Amino acid sequence: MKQSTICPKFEKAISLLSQRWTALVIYQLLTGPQRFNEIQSAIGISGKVLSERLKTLEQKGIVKREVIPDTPVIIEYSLTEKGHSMEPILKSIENWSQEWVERDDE
Amino acid sequence: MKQSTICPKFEKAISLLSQRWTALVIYQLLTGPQRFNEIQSAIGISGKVLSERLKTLEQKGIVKREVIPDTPVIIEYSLTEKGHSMEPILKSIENWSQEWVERDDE
DNA sequence: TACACTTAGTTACATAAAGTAACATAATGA
DNA sequence: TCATTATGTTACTTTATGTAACTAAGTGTA
Repeated sequence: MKQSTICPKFEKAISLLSQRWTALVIYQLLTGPQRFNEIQSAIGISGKVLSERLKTLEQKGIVKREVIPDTPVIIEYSLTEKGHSMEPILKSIENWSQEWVERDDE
Repeated sequence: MKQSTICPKFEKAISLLSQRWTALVIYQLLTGPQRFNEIQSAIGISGKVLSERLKTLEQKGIVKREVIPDTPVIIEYSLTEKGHSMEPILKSIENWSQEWVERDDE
């Protein structure tokens, strides 16, 4: 199993978005900068995985982590320009889901 | 970890697309109906997982499995209307990847 | 006829990813 | 002092995925 005829950039994008939680984290950050716990309780992800995802997304230039020295320190996550540029992807999924997903699709 | 303020239809769409290989299988079928082995070698997925994904997608009404009695029998997979309706999602990922993914994004 | 090959999978086993819960650390507030 | 909050991390369990071998039915070849 190795042959792939598919564009490597597309494959990278797909493998990023096929990672559980990644799309939801980005979707959540589209609503504005927020803190670790806010993201966690908004989407119901475990701290462990959220921490992993944020690191990956930061490292890929999609998310920015900012330390605000506001005693106690606030750590704020937000989307970079690259992150914001994914909005159309999330919107197209949202549109599709409204049109095609049933309440009882298992 | 339970609270989610996110639309359940959207969450279902996301959880489908966040499953490894699912988006790639649909993308591949956008190029036309094809057989098990064709999909397998086009995207480099294992037979086991492809078989699982096709069952899930069939059950969700996204993929159609057709037995063509052409001695030996041909089993052809294609997208339903619901499946085709996901094209804009895949295209938006494709567009984004062309604009934003670097050759060396790890 | 016997043997190898192809298609569409399935099974058994190994490895990797995710979930859960408890813990760490620093700061604050009562 | 003691409890609480924020941001994680660690250890352990469960689930998902990968790999390779195997099946069954039909076909082609010697």
